[in-house]
Amino acid sequence: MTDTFVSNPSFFKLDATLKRIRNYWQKTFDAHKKDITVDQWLLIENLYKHKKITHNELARVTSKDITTVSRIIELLVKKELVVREGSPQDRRKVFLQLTAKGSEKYKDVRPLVLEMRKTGWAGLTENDYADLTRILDVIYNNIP
Amino acid sequence: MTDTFVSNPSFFKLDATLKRIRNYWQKTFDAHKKDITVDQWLLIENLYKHKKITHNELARVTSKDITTVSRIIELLVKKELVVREGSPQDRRKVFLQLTAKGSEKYKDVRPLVLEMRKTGWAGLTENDYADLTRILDVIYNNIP
DNA sequence: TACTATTAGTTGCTAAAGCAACTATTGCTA
DNA sequence: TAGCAATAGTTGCTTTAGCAACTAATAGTA
Repeated sequence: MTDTFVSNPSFFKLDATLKRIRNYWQKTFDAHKKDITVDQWLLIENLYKHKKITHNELARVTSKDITTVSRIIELLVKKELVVREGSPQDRRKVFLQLTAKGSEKYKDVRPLVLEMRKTGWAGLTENDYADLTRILDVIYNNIP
Repeated sequence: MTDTFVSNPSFFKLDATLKRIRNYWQKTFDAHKKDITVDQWLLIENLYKHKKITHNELARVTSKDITTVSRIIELLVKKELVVREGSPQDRRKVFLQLTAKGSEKYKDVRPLVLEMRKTGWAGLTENDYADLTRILDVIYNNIP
C-alpha cells in the first residue's frame, strides 16, 4: 500500500481503490482471453438483466453518459454480442438486446466476476457491506 | 438516486459515487472559471505538497499511470503552472515544480475543494470516515 | 572495459467520460 | 394545423487510463 493511500481524503481513496479493482478485473479478463473490457462487461450484465432496453435507459441504470453508452454499444455490435432494433412505435428509440453470442459471453464471464467479487470482499463482514453501502449512498445524495 | 444505485454491488456503487463527485467538482471548477480539470487539480495539490518531485514519484503518490502523469503535466506546463527541470545527477530524471502561477492556482482553488469535501461528507461522522477508510483499505489490499 | 539489465520518460494506440452541437422524431400548444 | 419545445441518439472534441514499444541514461556484472 502506498503512503498516500493511508493519509489522503476520500476522493483519492475511492479513485485509487476503483482503479485497482478495474485493473484487476481487466487483467483477469485478459488472462482468460475473454476479449472484453470492464465497462463492456457492465453493459452486457445489464442487458442480460433488462433483456430489451434503450440507450437512454441503459445509460441511466449504469450511471454512464448516453454518448459513452452509444459508443460502447457500437463496439459490442461489432463483436456481434448486441443487436440494435429500432422501435416501430417511436422511431427515435432504438432497443438493445444481447445476441445468442452475447448471452453466451455473459454466462462465460459471470463466474469470473463472482470470484473476483469474493476476492475483493475477503475479510469483510455483512455489516461492512451495509456500512459501505450506506456511506456511499449518503455521499452520493449529498452532492447537488 | 437511481434504482440501480441501491441494489447493486460495490464496484458499481464506487464507480457511480466517484463519477458523481468528479462531476460535481468539475462543474464547480468550471462555474468559478478555474480553468482546470479534477485530475490536474490532484497533481497540483501533490506538487504543492511535495515541492519537487519526479514524474515517477508523482505517479506513485497519485495512483496514476506514469504516462497519464506525463500527459497531464504537459498540459500544466502549457498553462505555465508547472516547470520541468532535468536532474544534473541523473539525466534520465526530470523534477517537477509548481511555478509562482501554479502556487497561486493552488491557493485560489483550495477553498473550493475544502468546501466541496464538507458538502460530500455532510451528515456523516468521524466513525463513518474511519469505517470507509478501513473498508476501502481492506478491499485495496485484497486485490492481488 | 564491454555487455546487459534496469530505470525514467515519451509516444502511439484503444477505450471510456462528458460537454456541445447536430439530426430526426415526437409532443405540446397557440 | 403550424410552429416550437422536448426527446433519442450520434458525432466531434478534449481529457484521462493503461498497455506496448521506444529512446536515453545509469547500474551491475563478467
